[in-house]
Amino acid sequence: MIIKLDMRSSIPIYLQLRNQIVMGIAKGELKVGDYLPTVRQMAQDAGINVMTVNKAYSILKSEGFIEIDRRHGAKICPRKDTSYEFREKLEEELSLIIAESELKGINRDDFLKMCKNIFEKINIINVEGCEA
Amino acid sequence: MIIKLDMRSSIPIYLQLRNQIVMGIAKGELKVGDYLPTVRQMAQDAGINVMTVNKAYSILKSEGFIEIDRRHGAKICPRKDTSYEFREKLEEELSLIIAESELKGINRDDFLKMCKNIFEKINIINVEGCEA
DNA sequence: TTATTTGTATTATAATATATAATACAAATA
DNA sequence: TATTTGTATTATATATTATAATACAAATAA
Repeated sequence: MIIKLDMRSSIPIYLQLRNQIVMGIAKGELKVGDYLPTVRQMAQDAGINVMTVNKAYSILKSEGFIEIDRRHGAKICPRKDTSYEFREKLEEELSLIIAESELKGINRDDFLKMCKNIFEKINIINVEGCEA
Repeated sequence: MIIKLDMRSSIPIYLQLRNQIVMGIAKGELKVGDYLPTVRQMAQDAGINVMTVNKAYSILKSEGFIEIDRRHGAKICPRKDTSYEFREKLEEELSLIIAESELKGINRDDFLKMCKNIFEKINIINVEGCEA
């Protein structure tokens, strides 16, 4: 998997890395059960520090996207989250993005079409949750 | 307009303030042509520093949500943005949020329904763009 | 056993971001 | 002229981000 980092972005490197891995899982480029490169390998490939990679992996673990096993490393293992808290947080994020879009001249139908396009583009394979 | 700030949030205060003002405009609580409280007033009301408010207002200005006029203060004046850059940035943000939702078990139909609900909730009045 | 590889913890350092405070300034205006 | 506006400046403090060099426990392969 190819990781693209923008060193001049205002988004921290560890977050860019985290985001790209999440996208990779959703797209099916990273499959359930696959292993991420070791923190040292990823750090070398991406030209960043080991602890920056570790921070990204730790977040992914705490968010339930991967499981970390000593010796074998980080395994793709996305867990569903049906909690009210998750839906609430999502709704808040979505509300802001919708407000911004609306004010910039993207109406309801445009926005929904955009979402549908993204679903088509992303959702090549329906990702199964991890039960390990 | 009531501003709620969470001092323990990981989201910077100036960003929370910026976000709430954007939401306020989209909801119609802040109408085109209205004036925001002065930076000093807002700082006092919210219990934060003047320069923190100034940072939020400056960002809103650079993003085209308000216009700032000496003496009269900050006027609500949302400008449309039909540029490719805006749509591209929006699509990137949306892609991430959709990827996360998908992995957490929220499918296409759930997501679209959620969006529609938010549009209904927010869009009491269709906000006219500012041409001043 | 020994050596190696894994993620992680620790310590140090540096740069940048965030937030506050006090003061001052130019522009507009009453 | 005095006041109010956003803003610039300077200083200070804390938090975040990123790097670097080590070291460690756990697992595993030799």
